[in-house]
Amino acid sequence: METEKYNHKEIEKKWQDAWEKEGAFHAKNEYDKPKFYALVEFPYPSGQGLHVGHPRSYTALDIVAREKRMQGYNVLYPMGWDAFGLPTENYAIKNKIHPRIVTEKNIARFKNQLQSLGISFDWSREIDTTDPEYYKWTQWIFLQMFKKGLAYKSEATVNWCTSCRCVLANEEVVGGVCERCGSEVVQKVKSQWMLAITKYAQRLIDDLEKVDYPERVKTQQINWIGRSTGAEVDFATNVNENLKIYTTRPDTIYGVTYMVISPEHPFIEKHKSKIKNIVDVEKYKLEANKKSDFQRTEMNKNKTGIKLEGVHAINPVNNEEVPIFVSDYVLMSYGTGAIMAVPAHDERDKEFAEKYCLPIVNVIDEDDIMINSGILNGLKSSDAKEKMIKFLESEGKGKAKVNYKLRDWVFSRQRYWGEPIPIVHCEKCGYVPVPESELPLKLPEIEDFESLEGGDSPLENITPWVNTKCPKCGADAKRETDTMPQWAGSSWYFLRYTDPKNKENLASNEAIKYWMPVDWYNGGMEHTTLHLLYSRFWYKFLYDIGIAPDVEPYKKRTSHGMILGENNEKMSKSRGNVVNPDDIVSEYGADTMRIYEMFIGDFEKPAPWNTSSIKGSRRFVERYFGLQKIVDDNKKMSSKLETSFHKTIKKVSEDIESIKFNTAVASLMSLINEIYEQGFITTEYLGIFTLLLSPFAPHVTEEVWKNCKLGSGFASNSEWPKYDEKKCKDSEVEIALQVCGKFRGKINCGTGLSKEEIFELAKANESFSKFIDGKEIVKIIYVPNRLLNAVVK
RNA sequence: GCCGGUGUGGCGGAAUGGCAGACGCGACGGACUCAAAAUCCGUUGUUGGCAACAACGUGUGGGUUCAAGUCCCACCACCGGUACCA
Repeated sequence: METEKYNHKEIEKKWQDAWEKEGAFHAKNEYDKPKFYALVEFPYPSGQGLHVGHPRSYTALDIVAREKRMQGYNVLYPMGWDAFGLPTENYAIKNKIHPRIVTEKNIARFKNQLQSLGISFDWSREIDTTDPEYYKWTQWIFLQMFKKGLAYKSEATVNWCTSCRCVLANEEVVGGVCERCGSEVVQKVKSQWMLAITKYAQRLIDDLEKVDYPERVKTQQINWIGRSTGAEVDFATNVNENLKIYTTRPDTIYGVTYMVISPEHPFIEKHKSKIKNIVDVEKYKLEANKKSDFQRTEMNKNKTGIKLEGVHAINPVNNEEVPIFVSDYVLMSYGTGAIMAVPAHDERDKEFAEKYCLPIVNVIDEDDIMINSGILNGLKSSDAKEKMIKFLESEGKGKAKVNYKLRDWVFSRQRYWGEPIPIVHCEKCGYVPVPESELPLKLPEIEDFESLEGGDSPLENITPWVNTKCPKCGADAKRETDTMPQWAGSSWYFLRYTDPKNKENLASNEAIKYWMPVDWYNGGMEHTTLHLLYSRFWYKFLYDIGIAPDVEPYKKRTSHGMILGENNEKMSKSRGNVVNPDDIVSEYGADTMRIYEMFIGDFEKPAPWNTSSIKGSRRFVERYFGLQKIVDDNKKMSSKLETSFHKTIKKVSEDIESIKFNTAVASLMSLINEIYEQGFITTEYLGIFTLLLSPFAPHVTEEVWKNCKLGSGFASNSEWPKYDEKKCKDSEVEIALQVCGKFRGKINCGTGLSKEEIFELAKANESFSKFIDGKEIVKIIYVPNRLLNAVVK
């Protein structure tokens, strides 16, 4: 009987309680020890409870944290709650319960579920973004940004979710619909708080060189920031105002045959008396405004526009007259809202020119050489770009310019369940920060959480809270009623873990200096342009004001793949393929669940769930538990098995470091197979196996550790096994024999034999020799300890 | 369209240019059992053959190499990101 049933419910609970009682996983404030800060994205405690996807990430970094702890590091592996947010608020509105109550309930459930998995979180450092003692510091950081001019209020066209009745950041609009609820997003002009993330655009690109992120994450961020280089050029007009355009291709300026301005461009309003067809133009403007972003993209192939009659521009390099069009294919929000159109070398301009029968002038030939281009003729287009910028600069008609697609971050939400923005609006003094001594500015207790009909925050109706005095001049004033977006609290939470109870500061200098940066941060790809970008931005700001010790918060970032349903589709209620982790833990145990999720496939790639495969992981755990029955210290372990042990220690250690948890588990499975082949194990080696398995299956290993008296204290806090490089080498090797690259048999022999010696042995092997007999040997290739290949004619 | 990624048995997946399919699931055969489950032993890429063995085989088509899943060129399919960003 090789497997051994064990009562996972009893064993797992027992050790979870024991660890918690002893504070086995508490990070120590001993700042002279080597530290390791492992971090996973803290969850939003939704009403659905934990998803099987959560433990994939948490277990992976738990393994890392546990291994580092066993290697002697002072490890910080914390957990908390990103608890502000819409679903809770919507649930609260629907069921007339305060969102705080809902949040508390959800947190309790999540915490329970996480604890049942045996993750070695330091629960003494638990944080909650909705706790006033926490959001005090979110508000404080906002005020520092306000003081540095990075938080500002602005009348802006914003994305408006028709269902959430709330503005969205660009990053929250996915394919023209709301990221959260999937409803239509329209454009609306509203006065909003903004954060000037664009001021950090270049640094957010440049500093990616300093961090160890997956390449795909770096590229995705770089693409999102969207840097482009070109020039701004002034085109004179017949109405006495220059039209400033942005182009990445100043080399093609001789090919300009018309210009386009966006429907929102102020030029129209300013010169409407000169525009002969102003009635039609305004009609076009109106139609363009009505379109949502979604509609604009849908119709993106079919360009529309209208010519401004009576006005024209002058090409600054050849003084030709250029007609001006209005079209919604030019966006007011990028560049200058106006372009020079070069239909010969731009797809969109070409499409428009063809539709409106505008001339197309070629200025670059097939060999990439400039033609019809005055001073640029004969140059390569890349050189022409440089030359034209210099020329325009010397003439005072333009200058080099860098642009970014990244927009400033819309930071206002018209909802209740978020951090109140700590600003007072005074008629006389304008926007005045709430004094830091009055933080946290708490959410008032209210009963109706629904946003107002016009889209204003429900806080608007709480007159006693809204009406206040100006902190500066004492006059009657009103509080800001917008709250912060969900991304606020998560933009700095990793700092709070370093010193979560601090009342004077967001965390002490010593704690921040010791623990930061996060050594290993794992999270989802979906946060690449949201949380990951936002938090890098905040950290850079905190560096600028002397709080963060360096410019990047996360040294190493990895991304887990999603766990899909059995049908290979994303798990969702509507698809009916959701697996509840509670059921798995209850039936198979946390250790099995953990091993299964690590073994399921490449950690970074998506993997479909398969309930019948879990049995294999459970069998493995039982086979491990059964080792207790075959302990025999009167026998000696074979040297082959000893070698396998050393190899496995090496492999598991390296695989954890390189995120290959699946092959780490596979190598432990192979090792246990070898142990059963031998038929017994010594106490010493059972100890080694137990320690190697401990990060993956912490409960059952703790139980065996104690049952077999493998060592003192917890296995979880014992020393990680070391391997001997010399003992990783087999004494006998198997060498593959090939003739002309085709496999023709194999031989076993000792290591370190020469090519000639191996060849002699090979010739004695019939299945090999029959392919070389009577043939001329051209070449012998020998790869030491692996393969011998005879090339014959 | 552009930018990433991925294509390997019935399935999840392994393979520093060096024996393709480790490890696991499933399936099949056997042992144990009155029987079943569990467990243990064996087989399991395809084709041909009683067999030893042979041929074929990592999305497709070429190429480099003694040797290609792995490197190069061209293409196809799927997934993710992004999209009138001038």
